[in-house]
Amino acid sequence: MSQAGASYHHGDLRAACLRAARELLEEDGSAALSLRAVARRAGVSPTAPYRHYADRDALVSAVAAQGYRELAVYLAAAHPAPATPGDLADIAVAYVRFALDRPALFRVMFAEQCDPTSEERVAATAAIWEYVRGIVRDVFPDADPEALSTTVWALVHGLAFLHLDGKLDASTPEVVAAQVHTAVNALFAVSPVLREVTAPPAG
Amino acid sequence: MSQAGASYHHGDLRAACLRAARELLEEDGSAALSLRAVARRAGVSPTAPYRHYADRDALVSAVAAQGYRELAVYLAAAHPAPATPGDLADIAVAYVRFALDRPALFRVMFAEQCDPTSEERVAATAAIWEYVRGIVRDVFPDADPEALSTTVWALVHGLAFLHLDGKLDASTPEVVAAQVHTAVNALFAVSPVLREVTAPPAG
DNA sequence: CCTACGATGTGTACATCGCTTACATTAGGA
DNA sequence: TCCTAATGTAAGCGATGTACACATCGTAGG
Repeated sequence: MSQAGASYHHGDLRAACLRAARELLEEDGSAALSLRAVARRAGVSPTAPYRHYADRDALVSAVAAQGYRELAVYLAAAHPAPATPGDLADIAVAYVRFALDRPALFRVMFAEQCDPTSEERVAATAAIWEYVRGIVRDVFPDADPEALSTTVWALVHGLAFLHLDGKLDASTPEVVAAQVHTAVNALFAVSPVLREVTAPPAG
Repeated sequence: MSQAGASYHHGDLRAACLRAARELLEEDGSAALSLRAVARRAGVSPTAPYRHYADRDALVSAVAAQGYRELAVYLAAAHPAPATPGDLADIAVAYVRFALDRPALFRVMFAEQCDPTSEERVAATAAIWEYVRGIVRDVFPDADPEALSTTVWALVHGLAFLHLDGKLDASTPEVVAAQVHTAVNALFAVSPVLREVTAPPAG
């Protein structure tokens, strides 16, 4: 593409760095995202990216922000207008699938220790938060949206991470989907049991 | 301590490395855990730790395993014999508090990408898993222990991570505790609402 | 036309890192 | 007492993040 011209200047190195970073993450997710590797991939000198990103953190934050946006459309694609708990469960499955399909990207988004005040990041995560809250409000109009949104997001996020870390069985997508469904359904099913529990003295 | 002797051999460098690593994590959690820094802290040459840890991963895994064990006693201390959902919520709060008190250690335990087949790690996480399942079985004798354990652990784990990443308000311990309580209670409170939901066609 | 300038990429350099290989020191059993 | 294995040291390789000076290029003003 930009190889034919092969001019001194790249044209759009900023975007090229992002693309290169994503490619590297997908090719070898276990390797740390290195600024030099990104530069190599973009066919540019090791320090060129510094013209567009203040430091490695800035690049990582940009990648993460892009990941958030992709996650949003991914979830929206899973169900355009969720209205029932079952729809919500489908979206939960999509969330976990997203994490397992792009483990490296997901780790960059949530596990990487980086500037939490990055404007792009804050905006992107706020968007996800709003999205979740909107769904919860639609599905459970009578519940406290704040509390339930937090609960749902945390549950799904925790499932994603435990799967990612191999703490749960993630052998096949079907197994994972079933597990997520079960967990989310369990969230909606324990309450009746509660009535039976009369705090039996343990010990 | 071992400075007075100052002999060529350290005595117990293995343990000293672990201790040094923990100190470094607590002093500057944002910095990556470096093997050389650990060696410096232990007052030893940069390559000495390699006699006791095959590579950086092994050190990290050892630190993580120690963290798992500490988490277990921390949770047990929060409530020795949990029997009610309220007790379980207290333990959930303790879990999140543990994460926020030792953010760097918690990240090493769960966010760091390292050998998931480390024997020590596997054993330690299995122990936590058993612990959670035991509590769930005691508190909800009639529920499916597998599913509900997964749900509870994922919920609490997700809460911890979202707090750690600044995605939720973690300004004061009280706020966090209240939020965790609310979320966990929400887990037990949505079911009645469910009966009202009859899948209204969203449009 | 051409020239100076700002934006962008290059080259060099330095400190740090993980890790390997070869060597030094010491403790403890034969 | 001496030998051996365990343990720590020294030196070095390749890679990384980042700072600095320099090269190149599109472009606006003369």
